[in-house]
Parts: sequence; structure tokens; C-alpha cells
Amino acid sequence: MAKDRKIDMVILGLLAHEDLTGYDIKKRIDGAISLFWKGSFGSIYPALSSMEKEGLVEKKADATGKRERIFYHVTDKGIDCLKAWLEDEKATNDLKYETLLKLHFGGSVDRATSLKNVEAFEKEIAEKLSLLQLYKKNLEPDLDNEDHLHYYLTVSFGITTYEAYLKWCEEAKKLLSK
Amino acid sequence: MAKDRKIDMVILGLLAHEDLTGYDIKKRIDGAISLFWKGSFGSIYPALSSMEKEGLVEKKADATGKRERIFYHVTDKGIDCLKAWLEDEKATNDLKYETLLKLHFGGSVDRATSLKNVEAFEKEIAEKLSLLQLYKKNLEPDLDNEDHLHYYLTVSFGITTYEAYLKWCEEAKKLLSK
DNA sequence: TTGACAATATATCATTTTGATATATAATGT
DNA sequence: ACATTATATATCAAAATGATATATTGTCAA
Repeated sequence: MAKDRKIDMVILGLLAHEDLTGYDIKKRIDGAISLFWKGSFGSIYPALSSMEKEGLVEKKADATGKRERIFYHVTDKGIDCLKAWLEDEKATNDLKYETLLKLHFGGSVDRATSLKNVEAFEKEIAEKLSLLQLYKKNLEPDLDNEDHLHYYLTVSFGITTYEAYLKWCEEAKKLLSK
Repeated sequence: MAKDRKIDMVILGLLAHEDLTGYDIKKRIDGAISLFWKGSFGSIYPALSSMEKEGLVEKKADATGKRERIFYHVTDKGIDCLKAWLEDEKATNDLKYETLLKLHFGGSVDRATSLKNVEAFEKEIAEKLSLLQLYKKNLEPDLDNEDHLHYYLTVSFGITTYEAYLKWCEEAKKLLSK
């Protein structure tokens, strides 16, 4: 199997805008990106090391000297790699929705249990949705900026789908309450 | 880290209805379940072995004798395990949408590239949606059956969200074409 | 002021999952 | 008769998760 480490693309995409430490990268992923991707320290740090060996990123000395902080900078080769990936239209889109899995097999337990599972999901989504609406409001005034336009599109994806989730929750609750 | 193998629950959920071979299980997962979960042979076969050792499933002799076929049957302990999982309302819902990742970082390339990525996504979703509508039609007449009702709910989830995806695709294409 | 707690920061590890490949038999179509 | 597809189990390297270890720095209240 050829190299197929998606976390590399996330890292390159982030480094394309600014030099970052592994810790910074994790924070970025846990922010707006968490809507459609995720990554852990256990994948980020090894990826940075291996990408450095491949010449896609380079270490930068820490100026402040306060504590250990390893900044990474993307190289020209790294940018080429990122662009090649962006221009390849094939993409794997996977969701792992444990809530739906529980619902699919819910015929074995009473409806109250399934109802509880739907309600927990609903609550989680409703909370995330209000956060997304805040993001959207911040991005909306500056859609002429090419980056902002693209961030806006992903936020708008989140809002559209989360609203659909909530609509479905209503239907599911109605059917399960009968 | 305690045992945290989600594939076990998929297998138990399927075996709760009928005895199946590993190969059968894979086919079931690739069917309706693929909408919200997936699993490979590389996880299914080892999980079956380990669950047999734990006493959650047991091997059944193959009656036909035609070729190697190992059927698995769920034990009472396995059913208890499945129910305990169903009754635990916490669930991790993760999506990994490479399309969205590409869009998020799309500010680095020209809009035609992002447009192409959206269109590829749209095509994929449109195809899956028509399949889901077929499933729905088959389930609709028999919602009094507890299992069918639950299958219907997951199919309906797929349809509602896929329709939202397509709506978003329209918006995205419009914004990127400006 | 000191003591507790949260945030910052890198790194590693066992476990799980993926996606590919190996191997072989049976069924189907041409 | 031949090729291809479907059935079936199994294994492997690579990738990802989630937890933990370790240590420093910042904050805030008793």
C-alpha cells in the first residue's frame, strides 16, 4: 500500500497559512475542522517527523526560548503535495454514527431506549449548531477573501446538515412515541 | 484502555437475527449499514475469533459440507452485551469527509478545482440517494414490525441528510461560480 | 504566598481499523 | 472449454485512536 496518510494533508493545509507546532495543529483540528475531520496527538507528531524526513516540512528554531516549542514550516515540495491532493477529485467520505448503529439494532430493545438515544443525539447536535451559527456570522461579511469563502462553505455544510439532523430527530421521536 | 471494539456490536447486532459467516457479515455491513458504519474483513474475522474466546458467540458446524463455511451463533452472554451497549446512551459520532477537507483548504487553488470537488461529491450522493429511496419504499408498508421501524428510521436519516447535502451542493456551486 | 488547577507542549504505547493481498473453491455465462 | 465473478477465510503493513507519561507555565483564589 502506497502512502495514504490523510493527516498529512490536514497538516499541510494548516501549515500553508502559518508555521505551527504540533500542539497548535491539534488545536486547529479541534476547532472548525472537527466538523468534518479529526486527528490525535498520536497521529500528528509521528506524521510531522516523517514528513520532515520526506522534505515536506522543516523544523524552525524556537525564538522565544521559554519552553520546548517546535514550529514547522511547509516547504515548496509540501505545497506541491497539498495542491496535487486538492486537484484529485476522488475523496473518501465516511461517517461512523454510533447513534444510527444503535437505532438500526434498536428492534431488540424497548422503544424508550431508542427514544433516549435519539434525544441524546439531538441534544449534542443542537449545541454544536449554535456554535456553527456563530462561526457563520463571523465569516459572512468577508466572502471576497478566498480563504473565508472556503471556510464559509464548510460551515454552511455543517449548518445545513445539522438542521436536517434535527428535522429527522423530530420525525424519529414521533415514530418512536407511537 | 478497556475493550472498545465497536465492530463487536455490529456483529452481535447482526447475529441477533440469524446465524452468519464472516463473509455474510461483511455483505450485511456493505448493505444498508454502510450508510452510517463500515467494517472490513481485517476487523471482522479477528473480532469473531476473540468474541468466541469470550463466549459471546459460538461456532456452528457447517451442515452443507460444500465448502468451508463457519457460521456463528450469538450466545445469551452476547445478547446481554448487545443490550447493555444499546442502553448506554453515550455514542461517538464521527464523520471524515475528505470532500469537506479539500474545500476547507481550497483557498490555495483556483475555484474551478473546488467546483470540481463539489460536483464529484454531488454525483456520489445523488446516486446513493436513489438507492435509499428504494429501501424506504420497501420498508414503509410494514412499520408495525419493530425491526422494520428501526431500519426505516436509519434509512430516513440517510434520505433527510442526503437531501440536505444536495441542497448545500447547489449553494456551494453558486458561490464558487461567481 | 502558596497551593491547586488548567493550559501548554512533546512523545509514546496498546488497541483498533483499514485497505490490500493471498489462497482456494464454486457458480455463471459465453 | 474458458474466463470471469462470487464465495469464503485469513493475514499483514500502515494508519488512527484514545490514553497515558512527563514537564513546564499561567492563573486565580484561600
